[in-house]
Amino acid sequence: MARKTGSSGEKTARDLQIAATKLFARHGYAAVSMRQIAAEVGVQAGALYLYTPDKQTLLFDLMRSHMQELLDAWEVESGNFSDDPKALLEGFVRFHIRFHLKRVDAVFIAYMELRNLSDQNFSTIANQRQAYENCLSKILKAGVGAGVFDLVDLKLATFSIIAMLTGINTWFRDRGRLDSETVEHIYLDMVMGVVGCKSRRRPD
Amino acid sequence: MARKTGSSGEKTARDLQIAATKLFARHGYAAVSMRQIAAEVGVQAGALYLYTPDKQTLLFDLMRSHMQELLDAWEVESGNFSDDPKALLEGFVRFHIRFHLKRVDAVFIAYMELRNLSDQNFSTIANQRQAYENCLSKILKAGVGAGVFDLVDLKLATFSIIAMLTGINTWFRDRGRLDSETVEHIYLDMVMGVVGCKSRRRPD
DNA sequence: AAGGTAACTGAACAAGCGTTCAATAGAAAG
DNA sequence: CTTTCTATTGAACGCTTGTTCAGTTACCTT
Repeated sequence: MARKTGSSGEKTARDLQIAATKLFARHGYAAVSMRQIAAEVGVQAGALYLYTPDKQTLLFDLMRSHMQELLDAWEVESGNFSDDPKALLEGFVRFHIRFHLKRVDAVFIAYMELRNLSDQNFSTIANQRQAYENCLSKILKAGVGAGVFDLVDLKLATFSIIAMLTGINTWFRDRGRLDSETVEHIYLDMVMGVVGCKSRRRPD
Repeated sequence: MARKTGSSGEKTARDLQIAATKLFARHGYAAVSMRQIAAEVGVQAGALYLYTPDKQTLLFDLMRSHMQELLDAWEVESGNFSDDPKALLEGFVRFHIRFHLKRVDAVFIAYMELRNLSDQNFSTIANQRQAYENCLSKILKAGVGAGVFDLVDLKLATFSIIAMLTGINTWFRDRGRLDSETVEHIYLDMVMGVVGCKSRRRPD
């Protein structure tokens, strides 16, 4: 049969992305077959090629749109803060944790499947990642300039902070020992330590 | 032909580990075939089964022996330090960086291929990883007890430090901007920040 | 009701997969 | 030189892979 009765017309394209994200995250790009993805969508394998030219492009589109959403979301969020570096850094840390905990699967893929991208696709994603790192670097640089942060090396601090924040995704579980608000609070404190922020512990 | 002329008798077993480590790290476990590994060793695919019962066990043995070497190496190294928490933490940080930069491929596999392990194999590796995390947690706990570290949450600090240190492996290159001694120095400073060490900046 | 169109199936393709094993080659032992 | 033994080959096994496509189904438009 074709086109499930009535309902929405643009469902399957999005369904494919959702199914692929789930399966790639769970088992890895190379370990998942187009037939498995098709089964998850509820369709035969051939039908997938109406929505993606091939498996590689499917992975690439997943990663690229995830990174783009991340960049766009920070673009919006960063407007909410004054240009006080400390407030900006707090905003970034909280944003990063919240955004990444909301999309565990896509984040996982974006970090683990880089080696399965073709050279050209890889460099696109690498550029997006660098753009995101630059968002943080800019904040840190401003803080150092204002004398409120104390950093030996800007680049390494950027890497460190992003690595420790993204690491949350590997252990955090909903309804675990800590809720995400508490996690934000604790990590904010540690990040302030990394950047050698003078007034580290907040007044409350 | 069989048994290449003279030379060493126990070569191929180790060669297999080396070849598999290299290829798994480069392309991922699922994306590498036994025939590719065999070609890297310089042998036909069937011959590999003289040295491993199957592909899954090959991966597992790689990961388990890597983790065991890590644990053993710290067991030895940690003897070199007094029980001053600050000295111990410095020792741990320097050890971690040095050890991990010497085995980029094995480290990469140990972090990326967990999902390709059978349930039982996974729990073995997970235990080893936890044992390593405990080494750091013990140091931090002692430091908090001695009043020299200031931490909101012990477990999260452990995760943070390990994540930021292991992150070095993703960007460090020999003959890059910084040599590994400098990297150790900078990360030590940032780690001292994370643990809220009172006398953060060292005298030199 | 008829015709058009977009969505989807199901079979097929060549290639590659992990793994097994009878046959063989080459060194060691007698 | 012959036998023994071990390491290795190379072909074969059944199965799965990504991808294509002629054919079919179900809806929309007229």
